[in-house]
This record gives sequence, structure tokens and C-alpha cells, in this order.
Amino acid sequence: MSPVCDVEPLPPDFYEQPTLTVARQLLGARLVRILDGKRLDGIITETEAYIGEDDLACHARAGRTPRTRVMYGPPGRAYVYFTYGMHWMLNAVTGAEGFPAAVLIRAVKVVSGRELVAVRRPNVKCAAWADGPAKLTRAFGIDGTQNELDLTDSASGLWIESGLVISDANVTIGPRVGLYSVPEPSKSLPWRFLVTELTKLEEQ
DNA sequence: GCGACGATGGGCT
DNA sequence: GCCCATCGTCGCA
Repeated sequence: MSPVCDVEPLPPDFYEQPTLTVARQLLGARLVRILDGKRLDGIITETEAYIGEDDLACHARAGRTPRTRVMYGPPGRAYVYFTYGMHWMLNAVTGAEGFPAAVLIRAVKVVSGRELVAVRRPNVKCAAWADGPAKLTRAFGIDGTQNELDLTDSASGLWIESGLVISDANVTIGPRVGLYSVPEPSKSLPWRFLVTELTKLEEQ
């Protein structure tokens, strides 16, 4: 695994780990985007795992379809999908090739390239720039054209680097959000990972 | 074909 | 806290 000082994108090996491990390890990692030749990045503060056809909250519950195909592909790819008629969601494909799983990136704290976000999120307080899954895709200029992109290759213009180390004491684990009509037991699985104290990020 | 619904967000009460 | 915009995807006819 990459050392903390590594500024290269996290490698395919990272994403090939069990999905829950990847979801936990992505907390504190740095989401990087190149827009207009400039670098925008932020620290990932919230993730959720979606694992396999038996997970009734996972899109792959429907099996292999044109939409879910990317989740069956190699780990480290972006799975970007559209929902509620207006929102894009960013996921990282995880686990072995052939097994459908992904980690939803739910929130990011913008660090550098703030001026790039200010243009995209006018009339929005910076604390709310990217604190939701659809907000962060808008802030980072991500839409369906980034689907299937290789997150392990900086040439993609979208990748994830190692960043801060988040201690277990600063992580809250609980059920995933927005699964109103998903049956148990999938609905209550503790597959959401959240940095508890955002202020502690500044100190590290 | 077609209808139901969704891994949400923002505005208004 | 409630409401609803808005349309791709899936499942079924």
C-alpha cells in the first residue's frame, strides 16, 4: 500500500481490497480533479459501500445491465450514474473484477482550487460546497462523461490520492442513507463511514 | 411501449 | 420538516 507521502493516484491494488476496507480507507483520502488545466482537490469525509447482487440497495441487485456493467469491471474505475432526474453520483469500483461492488463518495471538504468551485457553486456557502453526493459532483464538474474513467491514472483528470490518516476514534459507522424502500437486512447494514469531527481535519 | 421510482438537494414554511 | 423538480433505468406487458 502507498505511503502517506505518495502523491501518485491510489493504485488498482487499493481498490481490489474488500469494499468495506476501501470505504473506510478512503476517509481522509484526497479527491483530485483537473479543470481548465488547474488542480482542484478535497479530503473525502463520507463514503458508503454497495456490495454485490445480494445487497438490495446496490444497483447490481438487477444483475449485469448496461448501467451496472462498469461495477463488474476492473477495480479503480469511476462509476458515475444519474438519479432523481438531475443529480450525478460518483462511485469508485472495488473488489475483484467480475464481482459488482463500489464505494459511493458522499462528501468532500474542498482544500485547494477553491476558486474553481466558487464559479460552479455560486450563492452557496463554502461549507456546503461538497457536503453531499450530488453537491460534490457539481462542485468537481463530474457528470456521466466521467463514467468508467480510470481513477488510478492521473491522465484521466480525476483520481484519488492518499491524504490524511483518520483514526478510528474519529470515524462514525452506521446505516446507509436514503434507502427508504430497501428491504431488510440490506437497509440497516452499517456500511456508511463518516469522519465525525471535521475540525480535527485542520489539525492534521 | 410504458409506468414507477429513485444511493438528492434546495427552497419555503 | 415538507415538497417537488425532472429523467434515466429497470421490469413487465
